[in-house]
Amino acid sequence: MKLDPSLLQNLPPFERLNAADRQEVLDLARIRRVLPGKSVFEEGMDATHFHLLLDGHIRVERLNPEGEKVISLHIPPGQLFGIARALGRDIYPATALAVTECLILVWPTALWETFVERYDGFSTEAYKVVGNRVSEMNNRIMELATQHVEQRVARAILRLMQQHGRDSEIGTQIAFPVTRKVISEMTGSTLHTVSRLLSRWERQRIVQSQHRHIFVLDEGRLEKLTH
Amino acid sequence: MKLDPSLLQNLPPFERLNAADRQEVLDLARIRRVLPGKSVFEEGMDATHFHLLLDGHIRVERLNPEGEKVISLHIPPGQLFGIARALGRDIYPATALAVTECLILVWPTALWETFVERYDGFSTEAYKVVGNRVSEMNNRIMELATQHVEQRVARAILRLMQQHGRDSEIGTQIAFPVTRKVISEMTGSTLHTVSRLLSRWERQRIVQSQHRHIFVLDEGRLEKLTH
DNA sequence: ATCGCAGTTTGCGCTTACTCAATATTCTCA
DNA sequence: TGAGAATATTGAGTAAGCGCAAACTGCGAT
Repeated sequence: MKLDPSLLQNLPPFERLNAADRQEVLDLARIRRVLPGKSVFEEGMDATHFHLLLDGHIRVERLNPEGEKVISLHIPPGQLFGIARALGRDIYPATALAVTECLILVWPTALWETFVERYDGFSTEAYKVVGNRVSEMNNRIMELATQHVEQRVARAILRLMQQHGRDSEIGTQIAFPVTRKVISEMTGSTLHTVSRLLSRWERQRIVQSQHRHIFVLDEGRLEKLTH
Repeated sequence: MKLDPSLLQNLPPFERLNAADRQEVLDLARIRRVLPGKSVFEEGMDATHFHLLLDGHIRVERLNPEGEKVISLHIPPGQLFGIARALGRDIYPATALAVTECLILVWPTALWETFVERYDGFSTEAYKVVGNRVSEMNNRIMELATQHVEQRVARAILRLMQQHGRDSEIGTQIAFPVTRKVISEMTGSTLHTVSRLLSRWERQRIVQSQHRHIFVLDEGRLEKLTH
Protein backbone atom coordinates (compact mmCIF):
# COMPACT_ATOMS: atom_id res chain seq x y z
CA MET A 1 0.00 0.00 0.00
CA LYS A 2 1.40 3.37 -1.06
CA LEU A 3 1.09 6.34 1.23
CA ASP A 4 0.14 9.68 -0.20
CA PRO A 5 3.17 12.03 -0.14
CA SER A 6 0.91 14.95 0.72
CA LEU A 7 0.81 13.45 4.22
CA LEU A 8 4.18 15.01 4.84
CA GLN A 9 3.29 18.39 3.47
CA ASN A 10 3.39 21.19 6.03
CA LEU A 11 5.28 19.07 8.54
CA PRO A 12 8.34 21.09 9.57
CA PRO A 13 10.90 18.25 9.51
CA PHE A 14 10.04 17.46 5.88
CA GLU A 15 8.94 20.85 4.68
CA ARG A 16 12.01 21.50 2.57
CA LEU A 17 11.89 18.19 0.73
CA ASN A 18 10.76 17.84 -2.87
CA ALA A 19 8.01 15.42 -3.86
CA ALA A 20 10.43 12.65 -4.80
CA ASP A 21 12.23 12.80 -1.48
CA ARG A 22 8.96 12.87 0.38
CA GLN A 23 7.90 9.74 -1.41
CA GLU A 24 11.20 8.15 -0.52
CA VAL A 25 10.76 9.01 3.15
CA LEU A 26 7.29 7.53 3.11
CA ASP A 27 8.46 4.36 1.40
CA LEU A 28 10.86 3.83 4.26
CA ALA A 29 8.12 4.26 6.85
CA ARG A 30 5.65 1.88 8.33
CA ILE A 31 2.29 3.24 9.38
CA ARG A 32 0.74 2.24 12.71
CA ARG A 33 -2.74 2.69 14.04
CA VAL A 34 -2.93 2.69 17.83
CA LEU A 35 -6.18 2.53 19.77
CA PRO A 36 -6.94 4.76 22.77
CA GLY A 37 -5.27 3.47 25.92
CA LYS A 38 -2.74 1.34 24.01
CA SER A 39 0.95 2.12 24.21
CA VAL A 40 3.19 2.98 21.26
CA PHE A 41 6.31 2.07 23.22
CA GLU A 42 7.15 1.60 26.85
CA GLU A 43 9.68 3.03 29.25
CA GLY A 44 12.84 0.93 29.18
CA MET A 45 12.23 -0.72 25.80
CA ASP A 46 14.96 -0.72 23.16
CA ALA A 47 14.61 2.42 21.10
CA THR A 48 14.22 0.56 17.82
CA HIS A 49 12.18 3.23 16.04
CA PHE A 50 11.50 6.92 15.84
CA HIS A 51 8.00 8.25 15.27
CA LEU A 52 5.89 10.97 13.77
CA LEU A 53 2.34 11.51 14.98
CA LEU A 54 0.06 12.07 11.98
CA ASP A 55 -3.21 12.16 13.83
CA GLY A 56 -4.42 11.74 17.39
CA HIS A 57 -2.89 12.60 20.74
CA ILE A 58 -0.09 10.91 22.65
CA ARG A 59 0.56 11.05 26.37
CA VAL A 60 4.12 10.54 27.57
CA GLU A 61 4.48 9.24 31.11
CA ARG A 62 6.95 7.69 33.53
CA LEU A 63 6.67 5.65 36.69
CA ASN A 64 8.85 6.35 39.70
CA PRO A 65 10.28 3.43 41.71
CA GLU A 66 7.27 3.56 44.04
CA GLY A 67 4.97 3.10 41.07
CA GLU A 68 3.59 6.63 41.05
CA LYS A 69 2.84 7.97 37.60
CA VAL A 70 4.18 11.30 36.32
CA ILE A 71 2.97 12.68 33.02
CA SER A 72 5.79 14.35 31.08
CA LEU A 73 3.93 15.90 28.19
CA HIS A 74 1.24 15.50 25.55
CA ILE A 75 2.12 15.37 21.87
CA PRO A 76 -0.06 17.10 19.28
CA PRO A 77 -0.46 15.82 15.70
CA GLY A 78 2.43 16.64 13.37
CA GLN A 79 5.26 16.21 15.85
CA LEU A 80 8.19 13.84 16.01
CA PHE A 81 8.42 11.76 19.19
CA GLY A 82 10.24 8.76 20.56
CA ILE A 83 13.49 10.11 19.13
CA ALA A 84 15.67 8.88 21.98
CA ARG A 85 18.50 8.05 19.57
CA ALA A 86 18.81 11.69 18.57
CA LEU A 87 20.20 12.22 22.06
CA GLY A 88 22.40 9.17 22.16
CA ARG A 89 19.96 7.07 24.21
CA ASP A 90 19.27 3.51 23.23
CA ILE A 91 16.21 2.89 25.36
CA TYR A 92 13.01 4.90 25.56
CA PRO A 93 13.04 6.98 28.73
CA ALA A 94 9.25 7.06 29.00
CA THR A 95 6.06 5.34 27.91
CA ALA A 96 4.00 6.77 25.03
CA LEU A 97 0.27 6.13 25.25
CA ALA A 98 -2.46 6.89 22.74
CA VAL A 99 -5.15 8.99 24.43
CA THR A 100 -7.23 9.12 21.28
CA GLU A 101 -6.96 6.88 18.26
CA CYS A 102 -3.58 7.59 16.67
CA LEU A 103 -2.01 7.33 13.22
CA ILE A 104 1.73 7.13 13.45
CA LEU A 105 4.60 6.92 10.98
CA VAL A 106 7.44 4.76 12.22
CA TRP A 107 11.03 4.47 10.98
CA PRO A 108 13.80 2.18 12.19
CA THR A 109 16.27 4.04 14.39
CA ALA A 110 19.08 3.08 12.03
CA LEU A 111 17.66 5.53 9.50
CA TRP A 112 18.10 8.52 11.80
CA GLU A 113 21.65 9.18 10.64
CA THR A 114 20.60 8.88 7.03
CA PHE A 115 17.75 11.34 7.47
CA VAL A 116 20.03 13.82 9.19
CA GLU A 117 22.55 13.64 6.36
CA ARG A 118 20.30 13.34 3.39
CA TYR A 119 17.29 15.54 4.07
CA ASP A 120 17.83 19.24 4.28
CA GLY A 121 16.31 20.83 7.36
CA PHE A 122 15.39 17.54 9.00
CA SER A 123 18.00 17.67 11.72
CA THR A 124 17.44 21.35 12.43
CA GLU A 125 13.72 20.84 12.86
CA ALA A 126 14.16 17.69 14.90
CA TYR A 127 16.48 19.44 17.32
CA LYS A 128 14.10 22.36 17.50
CA VAL A 129 11.46 19.97 18.78
CA VAL A 130 13.97 18.75 21.35
CA GLY A 131 14.78 22.35 22.23
CA ASN A 132 11.13 23.15 22.81
CA ARG A 133 10.67 20.12 25.00
CA VAL A 134 13.76 20.98 27.03
CA SER A 135 12.46 24.47 27.44
CA GLU A 136 9.10 23.19 28.63
CA MET A 137 10.78 20.83 31.04
CA ASN A 138 12.70 23.76 32.44
CA ASN A 139 9.53 25.72 32.96
CA ARG A 140 7.94 22.75 34.61
CA ILE A 141 10.84 22.43 37.03
CA MET A 142 10.57 26.10 37.89
CA GLU A 143 6.87 25.77 38.54
CA LEU A 144 7.19 22.66 40.66
CA ALA A 145 9.96 24.29 42.65
CA THR A 146 8.34 27.65 43.27
CA GLN A 147 4.59 27.61 42.73
CA HIS A 148 1.58 26.38 44.62
CA VAL A 149 -0.69 23.61 43.42
CA GLU A 150 -3.43 26.02 42.37
CA GLN A 151 -1.07 27.91 40.09
CA ARG A 152 0.37 24.74 38.62
CA VAL A 153 -3.05 23.29 37.88
CA ALA A 154 -4.15 26.51 36.25
CA ARG A 155 -1.01 26.52 34.12
CA ALA A 156 -1.45 22.86 33.15
CA ILE A 157 -5.00 23.42 31.94
CA LEU A 158 -3.96 26.56 30.12
CA ARG A 159 -1.21 24.64 28.33
CA LEU A 160 -3.54 21.81 27.38
CA MET A 161 -5.91 24.40 26.03
CA GLN A 162 -3.28 26.26 24.04
CA GLN A 163 -1.60 23.17 22.62
CA HIS A 164 -4.56 20.87 22.19
CA GLY A 165 -7.57 23.15 22.26
CA ARG A 166 -10.37 23.24 19.75
CA ASP A 167 -12.98 25.95 19.60
CA SER A 168 -16.50 25.11 20.67
CA GLU A 169 -19.68 27.06 21.26
CA ILE A 170 -19.12 27.59 24.95
CA GLY A 171 -15.34 28.05 24.91
CA THR A 172 -12.16 26.19 24.05
CA GLN A 173 -12.36 22.45 24.53
CA ILE A 174 -9.38 20.28 25.28
CA ALA A 175 -9.21 17.87 22.36
CA PHE A 176 -9.01 14.65 24.34
CA PRO A 177 -10.52 13.27 27.54
CA VAL A 178 -8.77 14.42 30.72
CA THR A 179 -9.55 13.16 34.21
CA ARG A 180 -8.77 14.82 37.56
CA LYS A 181 -6.29 12.02 38.11
CA VAL A 182 -4.46 12.92 34.91
CA ILE A 183 -4.23 16.56 35.89
CA SER A 184 -2.89 15.58 39.28
CA GLU A 185 -0.23 13.46 37.59
CA MET A 186 0.71 16.41 35.40
CA THR A 187 1.08 18.76 38.34
CA GLY A 188 2.42 16.64 41.17
CA SER A 189 -0.72 16.87 43.26
CA THR A 190 -3.74 14.68 44.09
CA LEU A 191 -7.01 14.14 42.28
CA HIS A 192 -8.85 15.43 45.33
CA THR A 193 -7.13 18.78 45.29
CA VAL A 194 -7.63 19.08 41.53
CA SER A 195 -11.30 18.25 41.91
CA ARG A 196 -11.75 20.92 44.58
CA LEU A 197 -10.03 23.51 42.38
CA LEU A 198 -12.07 22.65 39.30
CA SER A 199 -15.30 22.73 41.30
CA ARG A 200 -14.46 26.21 42.51
CA TRP A 201 -13.50 27.40 39.03
CA GLU A 202 -16.69 25.95 37.64
CA ARG A 203 -18.70 27.96 40.18
CA GLN A 204 -16.75 31.03 39.05
CA ARG A 205 -17.46 30.24 35.39
CA ILE A 206 -13.77 30.01 34.52
CA VAL A 207 -13.98 26.44 33.28
CA GLN A 208 -16.75 23.97 32.67
CA SER A 209 -16.36 20.23 32.68
CA GLN A 210 -18.62 17.34 31.97
CA HIS A 211 -17.30 13.92 32.77
CA ARG A 212 -13.84 13.82 31.22
CA HIS A 213 -14.24 16.79 28.94
CA ILE A 214 -12.93 20.18 29.93
CA PHE A 215 -13.88 23.55 28.45
CA VAL A 216 -12.06 26.76 29.26
CA LEU A 217 -14.58 29.59 29.40
CA ASP A 218 -12.34 32.42 30.55
CA GLU A 219 -8.71 32.15 29.52
CA GLY A 220 -7.85 35.53 31.01
CA ARG A 221 -8.92 34.66 34.53
CA LEU A 222 -7.25 31.27 34.31
CA GLU A 223 -4.04 32.99 33.28
CA LYS A 224 -4.37 35.29 36.30
CA LEU A 225 -4.54 32.24 38.55
CA THR A 226 -1.12 31.10 37.37
CA HIS A 227 0.74 33.72 39.39
CA MET B 1 49.42 32.80 22.62
CA LYS B 2 49.21 29.19 21.49
CA LEU B 3 47.20 26.74 23.51
CA ASP B 4 48.57 23.28 24.12
CA PRO B 5 46.59 20.71 22.08
CA SER B 6 46.87 18.24 24.95
CA LEU B 7 44.19 20.37 26.63
CA LEU B 8 41.63 18.60 24.46
CA GLN B 9 42.92 15.14 25.10
CA ASN B 10 40.47 12.86 26.90
CA LEU B 11 37.56 15.23 26.30
CA PRO B 12 34.80 13.13 24.70
CA PRO B 13 33.71 15.67 22.04
CA PHE B 14 37.26 15.85 20.66
CA GLU B 15 38.54 12.43 21.53
CA ARG B 16 38.50 11.09 18.00
CA LEU B 17 40.41 14.02 16.49
CA ASN B 18 44.04 13.81 15.41
CA ALA B 19 46.63 16.26 16.71
CA ALA B 20 46.31 18.57 13.71
CA ASP B 21 42.54 18.86 14.04
CA ARG B 22 42.84 19.43 17.75
CA GLN B 23 45.23 22.26 17.09
CA GLU B 24 42.80 23.67 14.55
CA VAL B 25 39.94 23.54 17.04
CA LEU B 26 42.06 25.33 19.61
CA ASP B 27 43.14 27.99 17.15
CA LEU B 28 39.48 28.81 16.61
CA ALA B 29 38.83 29.14 20.34
CA ARG B 30 39.24 31.97 22.73
CA ILE B 31 40.10 31.16 26.32
CA ARG B 32 38.33 32.90 29.18
CA ARG B 33 39.13 33.05 32.85
CA VAL B 34 36.09 33.77 35.03
CA LEU B 35 36.34 34.60 38.73
CA PRO B 36 34.07 33.05 41.35
CA GLY B 37 30.67 34.70 41.42
CA LYS B 38 31.05 36.20 37.95
CA SER B 39 28.75 35.11 35.14
CA VAL B 40 29.84 33.49 31.89
CA PHE B 41 26.59 34.44 30.19
CA GLU B 42 23.16 35.50 31.37
CA GLU B 43 19.62 34.29 30.82
CA GLY B 44 18.12 36.01 27.79
CA MET B 45 21.42 37.07 26.19
CA ASP B 46 22.08 36.32 22.53
CA ALA B 47 23.66 32.89 22.30
CA THR B 48 26.76 34.15 20.52
CA HIS B 49 29.11 31.42 21.73
CA PHE B 50 29.29 27.84 22.87
CA HIS B 51 31.59 26.77 25.68
CA LEU B 52 33.72 24.04 27.12
CA LEU B 53 34.66 24.10 30.79
CA LEU B 54 38.33 23.21 31.15
CA ASP B 55 38.63 23.79 34.85
CA GLY B 56 36.42 24.98 37.69
CA HIS B 57 32.71 24.61 38.38
CA ILE B 58 29.75 26.32 36.79
CA ARG B 59 26.30 26.80 38.28
CA VAL B 60 23.37 27.17 35.88
CA GLU B 61 20.38 29.05 37.25
CA ARG B 62 17.16 30.77 36.22
CA LEU B 63 14.92 33.38 37.78
CA ASN B 64 11.15 33.04 37.74
CA PRO B 65 8.98 36.11 37.10
CA GLU B 66 8.73 36.71 40.86
CA GLY B 67 12.51 36.83 41.07
CA GLU B 68 12.95 33.50 42.84
CA LYS B 69 16.07 31.64 41.85
CA VAL B 70 16.05 28.03 40.67
CA ILE B 71 19.31 26.19 40.16
CA SER B 72 19.18 23.93 37.10
CA LEU B 73 22.45 22.06 37.36
CA HIS B 74 26.17 22.22 38.09
CA ILE B 75 28.72 21.60 35.39
CA PRO B 76 31.90 19.65 36.10
CA PRO B 77 35.19 20.28 34.27
CA GLY B 78 35.43 18.77 30.80
CA GLN B 79 31.85 19.36 29.71
CA LEU B 80 30.31 21.43 26.95
CA PHE B 81 27.78 24.02 28.09
CA GLY B 82 25.94 27.02 26.77
CA ILE B 83 25.14 25.12 23.60
CA ALA B 84 21.71 26.64 23.08
CA ARG B 85 22.20 26.74 19.33
CA ALA B 86 22.48 22.96 19.21
CA LEU B 87 18.77 22.94 20.01
CA GLY B 88 17.76 25.73 17.69
CA ARG B 89 17.65 28.42 20.43
CA ASP B 90 19.19 31.79 19.79
CA ILE B 91 19.21 33.08 23.34
CA TYR B 92 20.62 31.45 26.46
CA PRO B 93 17.78 30.00 28.51
CA ALA B 94 19.67 30.33 31.80
CA THR B 95 22.52 32.13 33.51
CA ALA B 96 25.90 30.41 33.93
CA LEU B 97 27.86 31.45 37.00
CA ALA B 98 31.37 30.49 38.04
CA VAL B 99 31.28 29.02 41.54
CA THR B 100 35.02 28.52 41.60
CA GLU B 101 37.59 30.13 39.35
CA CYS B 102 36.95 28.82 35.85
CA LEU B 103 38.95 28.30 32.68
CA ILE B 104 36.69 28.15 29.66
CA LEU B 105 37.15 27.62 25.95
CA VAL B 106 34.76 29.69 23.87
CA TRP B 107 33.80 29.40 20.19
CA PRO B 108 31.46 31.59 18.15
CA THR B 109 28.10 29.93 17.62
CA ALA B 110 28.58 30.17 13.88
CA LEU B 111 31.21 27.44 14.13
CA TRP B 112 28.76 24.90 15.55
CA GLU B 113 27.67 23.69 12.12
CA THR B 114 31.27 23.43 11.00
CA PHE B 115 32.25 21.39 14.04
CA VAL B 116 29.30 19.05 13.55
CA GLU B 117 30.26 18.45 9.92
CA ARG B 118 34.00 18.42 10.12
CA TYR B 119 34.89 16.70 13.36
CA ASP B 120 34.04 13.07 13.70
CA GLY B 121 32.23 12.22 16.89
CA PHE B 122 31.69 15.83 17.94
CA SER B 123 27.98 15.95 17.27
CA THR B 124 27.34 12.53 18.80
CA GLU B 125 29.11 13.46 22.00
CA ALA B 126 27.52 16.87 22.14
CA TYR B 127 24.05 15.39 21.86
CA LYS B 128 24.94 12.80 24.45
CA VAL B 129 25.59 15.63 26.88
CA VAL B 130 22.20 17.05 25.98
CA GLY B 131 20.67 13.60 26.43
CA ASN B 132 22.14 13.28 29.90
CA ARG B 133 20.89 16.69 30.90
CA VAL B 134 17.41 15.92 29.59
CA SER B 135 17.45 12.70 31.52
CA GLU B 136 18.47 14.51 34.69
CA MET B 137 15.77 17.09 34.16
CA ASN B 138 13.24 14.29 33.87
CA ASN B 139 14.40 12.78 37.12
CA ARG B 140 14.23 16.15 38.76
CA ILE B 141 10.65 16.62 37.62
CA MET B 142 9.72 13.20 38.98
CA GLU B 143 11.30 14.01 42.32
CA LEU B 144 9.67 17.41 42.62
CA ALA B 145 6.33 15.89 41.71
CA THR B 146 6.39 12.88 44.00
CA GLN B 147 8.95 13.19 46.78
CA HIS B 148 9.22 15.02 50.06
CA VAL B 149 11.73 17.76 50.75
CA GLU B 150 13.89 15.47 52.89
CA GLN B 151 14.28 12.98 50.06
CA ARG B 152 14.98 15.66 47.50
CA VAL B 153 17.64 17.29 49.65
CA ALA B 154 19.29 13.94 50.29
CA ARG B 155 19.29 13.25 46.56
CA ALA B 156 20.68 16.69 45.73
CA ILE B 157 23.60 16.28 48.11
CA LEU B 158 24.23 12.77 46.86
CA ARG B 159 24.36 14.04 43.28
CA LEU B 160 26.71 16.88 44.16
CA MET B 161 28.90 14.33 45.89
CA GLN B 162 28.90 11.89 42.99
CA GLN B 163 29.43 14.48 40.27
CA HIS B 164 31.66 16.95 42.06
CA GLY B 165 33.06 15.01 45.00
CA ARG B 166 36.68 14.77 45.98
CA ASP B 167 38.00 12.34 48.54
CA SER B 168 39.16 13.71 51.87
CA GLU B 169 40.27 12.22 55.18
CA ILE B 170 36.85 12.33 56.77
CA GLY B 171 34.73 11.51 53.71
CA THR B 172 33.85 12.86 50.30
CA GLN B 173 33.94 16.62 50.05
CA ILE B 174 31.87 18.58 47.57
CA ALA B 175 34.40 20.39 45.42
CA PHE B 176 32.98 23.88 45.73
CA PRO B 177 31.30 25.97 48.44
CA VAL B 178 27.59 25.23 48.90
CA THR B 179 25.27 27.18 51.17
CA ARG B 180 21.92 26.09 52.65
CA LYS B 181 20.35 28.68 50.40
CA VAL B 182 21.87 27.04 47.31
CA ILE B 183 20.59 23.62 48.32
CA SER B 184 17.14 25.06 48.86
CA GLU B 185 17.25 26.57 45.37
CA MET B 186 18.24 23.20 43.96
CA THR B 187 15.39 21.39 45.68
CA GLY B 188 12.53 23.87 45.71
CA SER B 189 12.54 24.32 49.46
CA THR B 190 13.75 26.90 51.99
CA LEU B 191 17.10 27.41 53.61
CA HIS B 192 15.45 26.87 57.00
CA THR B 193 14.25 23.41 56.17
CA VAL B 194 17.59 22.50 54.62
CA SER B 195 19.40 23.76 57.70
CA ARG B 196 17.21 21.65 59.97
CA LEU B 197 17.82 18.56 57.85
CA LEU B 198 21.58 19.06 57.73
CA SER B 199 21.72 19.66 61.49
CA ARG B 200 19.93 16.39 62.07
CA TRP B 201 22.14 14.51 59.62
CA GLU B 202 25.20 16.00 61.25
CA ARG B 203 24.05 14.70 64.63
CA GLN B 204 23.60 11.28 62.99
CA ARG B 205 27.10 11.48 61.47
CA ILE B 206 25.77 11.18 57.92
CA VAL B 207 27.22 14.48 56.77
CA GLN B 208 29.52 17.06 58.27
CA SER B 209 29.66 20.67 57.26
CA GLN B 210 31.82 23.57 58.24
CA HIS B 211 30.78 26.95 56.97
CA ARG B 212 30.09 26.43 53.27
CA HIS B 213 31.89 23.14 52.90
CA ILE B 214 30.02 19.88 52.97
CA PHE B 215 31.43 16.41 53.58
CA VAL B 216 29.45 13.24 53.10
CA LEU B 217 30.46 10.74 55.76
CA ASP B 218 27.99 7.94 55.06
CA GLU B 219 26.85 7.67 51.47
CA GLY B 220 24.82 4.54 52.18
CA ARG B 221 22.60 6.13 54.80
CA LEU B 222 22.17 9.25 52.67
CA GLU B 223 21.07 7.05 49.79
CA LYS B 224 18.53 5.39 52.12
CA LEU B 225 17.07 8.80 52.90
CA THR B 226 16.24 9.38 49.24
CA HIS B 227 13.27 7.00 49.28
C1' DA C 1 41.80 43.46 66.18
C1' DT C 2 37.36 44.35 65.18
C1' DC C 3 33.47 45.51 62.50
C1' DG C 4 30.23 44.07 59.31
C1' DC C 5 28.11 40.78 56.69
C1' DA C 6 27.03 36.43 54.89
C1' DG C 7 25.70 32.26 56.44
C1' DT C 8 23.47 29.27 60.03
C1' DT C 9 20.51 27.63 63.73
C1' DT C 10 16.34 27.09 66.11
C1' DG C 11 11.62 28.10 67.93
C1' DC C 12 6.75 28.94 67.04
C1' DG C 13 2.55 29.40 64.64
C1' DC C 14 0.10 28.78 60.54
C1' DT C 15 -1.28 27.40 55.92
C1' DT C 16 -1.41 24.38 52.19
C1' DA C 17 -2.45 20.38 50.55
C1' DC C 18 -2.35 15.65 51.75
C1' DT C 19 -4.73 11.24 53.54
C1' DC C 20 -8.68 8.81 54.64
C1' DA C 21 -13.46 8.11 54.06
C1' DA C 22 -18.00 8.23 52.38
C1' DT C 23 -21.08 9.27 48.78
C1' DA C 24 -22.57 10.71 44.26
C1' DT C 25 -22.53 10.85 39.34
C1' DT C 26 -21.81 9.22 34.69
C1' DC C 27 -20.42 6.01 31.35
C1' DT C 28 -20.26 1.34 29.29
C1' DC C 29 -21.85 -2.73 27.86
C1' DA C 30 -24.29 -6.87 28.29
C1' DT D 1 -32.48 -1.35 31.47
C1' DG D 2 -29.65 -2.24 34.99
C1' DA D 3 -25.17 -3.61 37.09
C1' DG D 4 -20.60 -2.62 37.58
C1' DA D 5 -16.71 0.25 36.72
C1' DA D 6 -14.71 4.56 36.31
C1' DT D 7 -14.83 9.15 37.61
C1' DA D 8 -15.99 13.02 40.61
C1' DT D 9 -17.34 15.49 44.89
C1' DT D 10 -16.96 16.86 49.49
C1' DG D 11 -15.91 16.58 54.52
C1' DA D 12 -12.82 16.00 58.43
C1' DG D 13 -8.48 15.45 60.44
C1' DT D 14 -3.47 15.87 60.05
C1' DA D 15 1.26 16.76 58.93
C1' DA D 16 4.92 18.65 56.12
C1' DG D 17 7.15 22.44 55.48
C1' DC D 18 6.75 27.43 55.03
C1' DG D 19 7.09 32.31 56.96
C1' DC D 20 8.56 35.09 60.48
C1' DA D 21 11.63 36.21 64.08
C1' DA D 22 15.57 36.26 66.89
C1' DA D 23 20.05 34.97 67.98
C1' DC D 24 24.45 33.04 66.89
C1' DT D 25 28.90 32.01 64.27
C1' DG D 26 32.75 32.60 61.54
C1' DC D 27 34.96 34.79 57.59
C1' DG D 28 37.06 38.59 55.34
C1' DA D 29 38.23 43.34 54.73
C1' DT D 30 40.30 47.38 56.46
